[in-house]
This record gives sequence, structure tokens and C-alpha cells, in this order.
Amino acid sequence: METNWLTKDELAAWVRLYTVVELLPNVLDSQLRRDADLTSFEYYVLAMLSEAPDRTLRMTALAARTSATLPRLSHVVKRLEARGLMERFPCPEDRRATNARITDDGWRKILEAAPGHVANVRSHVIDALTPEQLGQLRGIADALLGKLDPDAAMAPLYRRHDVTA
Amino acid sequence: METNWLTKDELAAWVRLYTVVELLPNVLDSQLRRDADLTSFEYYVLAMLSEAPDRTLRMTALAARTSATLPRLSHVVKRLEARGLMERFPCPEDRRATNARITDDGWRKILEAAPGHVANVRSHVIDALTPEQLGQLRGIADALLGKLDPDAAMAPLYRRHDVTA
DNA sequence: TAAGGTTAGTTGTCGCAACAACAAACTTCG
DNA sequence: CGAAGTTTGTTGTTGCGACAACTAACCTTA
Repeated sequence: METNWLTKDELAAWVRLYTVVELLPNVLDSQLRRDADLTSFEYYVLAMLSEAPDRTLRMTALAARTSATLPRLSHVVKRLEARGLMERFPCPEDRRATNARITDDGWRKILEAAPGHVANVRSHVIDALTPEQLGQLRGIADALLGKLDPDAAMAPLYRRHDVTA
Repeated sequence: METNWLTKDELAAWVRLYTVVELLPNVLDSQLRRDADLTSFEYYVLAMLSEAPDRTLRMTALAARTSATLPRLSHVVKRLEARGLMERFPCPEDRRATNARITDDGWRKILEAAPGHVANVRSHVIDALTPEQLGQLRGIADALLGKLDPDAAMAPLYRRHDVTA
């Protein structure tokens, strides 16, 4: 099997993407850590709940929306529950299942954290790009997600605000 | 301070980028783990060394090229050294400094791991994009790196193959 | 040449993620 | 009905990354 090495242009694009993927999580995490004592994963767990009907989601659904495995989510939710930011209760319809709900404290926490997080995203990502590049980025990311997430397991996250027309 | 929330288009692009950033490391790591018993970070450490003159770099230079902090690199190198894939020796010019060099075993390891890694990158990233999108991606990533890496600390990595003209 | 400050690197501790093993509840089908 | 298999979620262990504290060496400048 002959290796199909990357061309110069492919390598240039790839290495830059790789570097972005390496640096971006740090930028997000350190701001949220500092200003709200949340990891970016915890932030998105709370954010997904805050958007859900009744501020409630089943663990499996929440795991899908945050690209987490169930064990990982379980640990994180336990910590957030200990901090009073969310709560769990058995699902009435399916006694195997657990519902996760954001508490009022969690709601306040996310409201208070959101502006700083958005400002951070804006200054590091959005403002760096022209409107044209923003559209290109959406197309590129969609193409990549087709390969990275072939079952569209995370589609509820990244397609949640699409127009249905 | 009024929050400047994201527009619908900005949010769409951002959420997709975020999802890619969340999923991509897993795709890279699991292939390298499985096929070569290396994390993607370890792979790039060895790869940077294999490209360096005399297959050697000072720890600080290696840290810059891999976006690692010095403590992190130190731990990782200790493990790679224990596995015989690289070695450290004092720098003659500056007795504070340590040189890191890839061993013959490490060289063989990276040669053996590269084809699978490249094939993985190709199938999950490169092949998902049109040539036009590949060029756009490079421009977008460059713009982002201007914000994420303002001091261009990682430039030796992502600019290493640029044409000098 | 000696003191203050900076740079290079290592080590120790803590927290989180991955993985595997497990328990409990649902579902299917003979 | 009941046994096999699947889905849902939790827990325990292991390993890596972040951060802080530390040592050692270099570089000023008085």
C-alpha cells in the first residue's frame, strides 16, 4: 500500500488547522476558568440544558449534544450537582433513565458567564474573519463534520438553529 | 457593558468550528493510539525532532513547535525517553539547556506511524474538502492564528514549509 | 566579583478524561 | 412467562495536562 503523502498546499492547510485545534481549547478554557470557574465543557453542558424544554434533558441526550461519553458526562454532572448548579432525578417514563435539569443557581451562573464567553469568542474568532470567511468556515466545518461525525450524533448541537425551510 | 451577542450566521459558523475542535483530536488520537501506541502530541514531538537538523532540538524550541508548556514537554519526553524513542543530553553551549534528540528506534517508530496517520488525516480532513475550500481553510486558519497565537510562538510549526519568495 | 534578576528545565500535586467493569431496567421472541 | 440481549447510567482505575514551587545556570551592572 503506497502512501499518498500530502502536497505542499494540503500540508499548509492541515498544519494550520491542527494548530488552531491545539490552541483554541486553551483560549476558551482559561477565560471561563478565570471568570466563572467553569471548564468550557461544563459551560456547554449548562448551556445545552438552559436551551432545552423545561431546562431538562436525559443524560443520553445531553451526552450526544456535548459529544461526551456517558461516563464522562456522569462524572461531570456529579460535580456540577455537588456545586448546586444542576440536579438529577429519575425519568418517570423509563426507570433506567435519568433526567438532568439545571437549577436556578445554574441558570444564574450561565447568565453571568455568557457575556464574557461570547466576548472571548468574538475577539478570538469572529472578529478575525471577514463575513465572507465566516460563510466559508461554515461550509468547511460542515464538510469536515460529515467525516468526523458521520452519524450526525452531534447534529442536535450544531444544527439546532438552522432554518427549517 | 452591553453584550454583543452573536448573529445567527456567526453562531452557525462558531458552533460548527467548536464541534470540529471537539471531535478532531479524538479522531487523531485514537488512530495513533491503536496503530502506533502514540498520542498525537507524542507523534508531533517525534515528528518535529525528525525534521530538525541533527534530529535535535533544545527543549524550549521543541516546546514552542508543539505548543506545549515546558513542564508538559518535560513529562512527555521523560516517558518517550523511557521507551527508548528519544534521548536527552546537556547542551554544550548553555549549561542550563537540554538537547532532545530522536533515537534510531524513535526514527523507525515515526516512519512506521506516518503512513497511517497521513491516511487518517487525508480521509477525515483533506478528502472532505474541495481544492478551493482547502485554500480558504488556510486563509481562515491564518487569520485565527493571528489572534490565537499573536506572538507567533508556533510559527516555526505552521510556517515551516512556506515558500520564502 | 558579587547581588539581583532572568531563563531553562524538573518535579510534585491536583483535577479531569478514557476505558472497562458493573448494575439495573427495558425489549424481544420462543 | 422467562431467558437472552440491549439500553441506560454509575463507579473505579489509570494516565495525562495544568499549575506552582523549586534548582541551576546565565547575564547584567555596580
